[in-house]
Amino acid sequence: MEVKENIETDEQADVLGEDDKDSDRAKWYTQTILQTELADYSPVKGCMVIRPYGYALWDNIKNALDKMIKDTGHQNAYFPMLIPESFLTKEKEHVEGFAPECAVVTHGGGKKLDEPLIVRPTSETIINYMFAQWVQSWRDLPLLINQWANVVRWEMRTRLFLRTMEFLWQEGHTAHATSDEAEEEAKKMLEVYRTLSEEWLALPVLTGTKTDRERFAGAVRTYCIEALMRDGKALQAGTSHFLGQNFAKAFEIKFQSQEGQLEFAWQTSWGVSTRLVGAIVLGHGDEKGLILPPKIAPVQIVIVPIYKTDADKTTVLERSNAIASELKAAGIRVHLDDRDNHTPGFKFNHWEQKGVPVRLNIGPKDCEKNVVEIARRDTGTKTRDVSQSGLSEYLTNLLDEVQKAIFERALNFRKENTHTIDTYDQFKDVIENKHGFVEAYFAGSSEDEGKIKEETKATVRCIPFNQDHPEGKCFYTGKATKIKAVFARAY
RNA sequence: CGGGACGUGGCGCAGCUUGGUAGCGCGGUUGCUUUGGGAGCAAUAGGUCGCAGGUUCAAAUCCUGUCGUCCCGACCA
Repeated sequence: MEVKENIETDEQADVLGEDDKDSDRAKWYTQTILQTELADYSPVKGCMVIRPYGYALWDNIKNALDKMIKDTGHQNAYFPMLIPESFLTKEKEHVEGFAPECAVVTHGGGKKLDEPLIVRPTSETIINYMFAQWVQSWRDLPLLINQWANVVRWEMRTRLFLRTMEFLWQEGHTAHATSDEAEEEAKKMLEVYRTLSEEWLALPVLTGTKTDRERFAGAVRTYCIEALMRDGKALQAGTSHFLGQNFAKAFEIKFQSQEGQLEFAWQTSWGVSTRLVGAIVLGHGDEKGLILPPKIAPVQIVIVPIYKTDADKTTVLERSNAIASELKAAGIRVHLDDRDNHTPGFKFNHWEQKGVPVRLNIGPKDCEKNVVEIARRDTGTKTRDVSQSGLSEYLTNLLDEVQKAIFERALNFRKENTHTIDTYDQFKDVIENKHGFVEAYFAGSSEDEGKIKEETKATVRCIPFNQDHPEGKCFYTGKATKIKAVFARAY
């Protein structure tokens, strides 16, 4: 990896700089991911290889979320990747939404299959087919299932992590006795996603409802979390769907209620994917590379030893190892970079690009004084002469502080880049020149949304919850409404 | 799938216009000197120029096709 040269190539001092072109930002994104070894291109078009550093990041996200999913009463299970083609066609909207992007297996064992199998683009159909067999009585409900899986969607245009043909995700699927309970479930899981995003990924998100145009194919309502990236574009970071009885009717998930009636179950589904890794890259990164939130960073602390003589080397490495062990014992993910083929300066830059939240420099002078130097990735500040005693407590606190600081930074960024407008002219001006979120009274139809998208490339990201506005005038139609929507150009 | 750019040692690129048998920087290896912000010197290894056809005495270079990547558009987690 030739870091120096590439950093100099990517001279975007500010990722959101007014002079930056979209293509420069796109390049920054791709280059950063390749250089920091989060991922690599695969021999198959549109697919990617998630490298160990990227997978470690995903693993940490996954573990945090998995615990939350289990804590809210769900169980993990696994359903097959191959689904009979006929299953997909059972729900009308669903098939219309997904059929065009399905990979289809037509041959197996050297023979043409009687019925083609589709590679799951999502698992509603096969899971609900099974649910129908498992649900008989109200006592079988709620049925709360999650699966960690890969899915395939034949995308036209792909981008590392943000949109690949195959991606990893979790998909929750639940069945309930009542509409209210399913609604509550869908909203509860959206809250889980919000917690994951804000508390773990340090990315503030808007929560709200999708418009019909953006709704999941087959859902009654789609809720979402929407994040703002540092280039001013929005990213849908997760969705939670209230499916009503659409799939229950298609797959005959019926149960006998306490009153003895045969009723269709009410359902939800919800998912987040490896796209979250892309969200972290674009949501926190700067001109130096990644900035990873401590809670999910594969390496939280990197130790860079500094020495000249062999004697110094021995002393410094001994201290470094001792500190590394102490930090590890305190539950900190620490890495000692004891490579002797690189200078300290190289290592500083290397780990900064990789987004390690905190670096610890230790040299002969520090060893004499029993101190270390500590450098923060997010602010770039260095603190000298931090005592080696009580270091694990100091660093645990510092990591918490960094976690909060980068969340605050992202939150401030979002505030600064959320604009309120009243007219379509203002709308166009903000979308074109300022980027970010646009908040406005909106009472338009799906067709109006389509026209706005055509003219400005901006879409309704969500109708935020907590609408509490006096009546205003829709910026597009002029109609009176109390609803404000949030628009942006999105990934 | 349309428009544009690109594909040459591991990485970044030059060479192509005007065909003549491949070069630079970084990285790798070895040795010595270095090491508190991307080290220096020396030696050394590494490429049938994306792939397939064609033109030619001769193709990285010209022609056709194809595959892939990136950017821009239509579709989407």
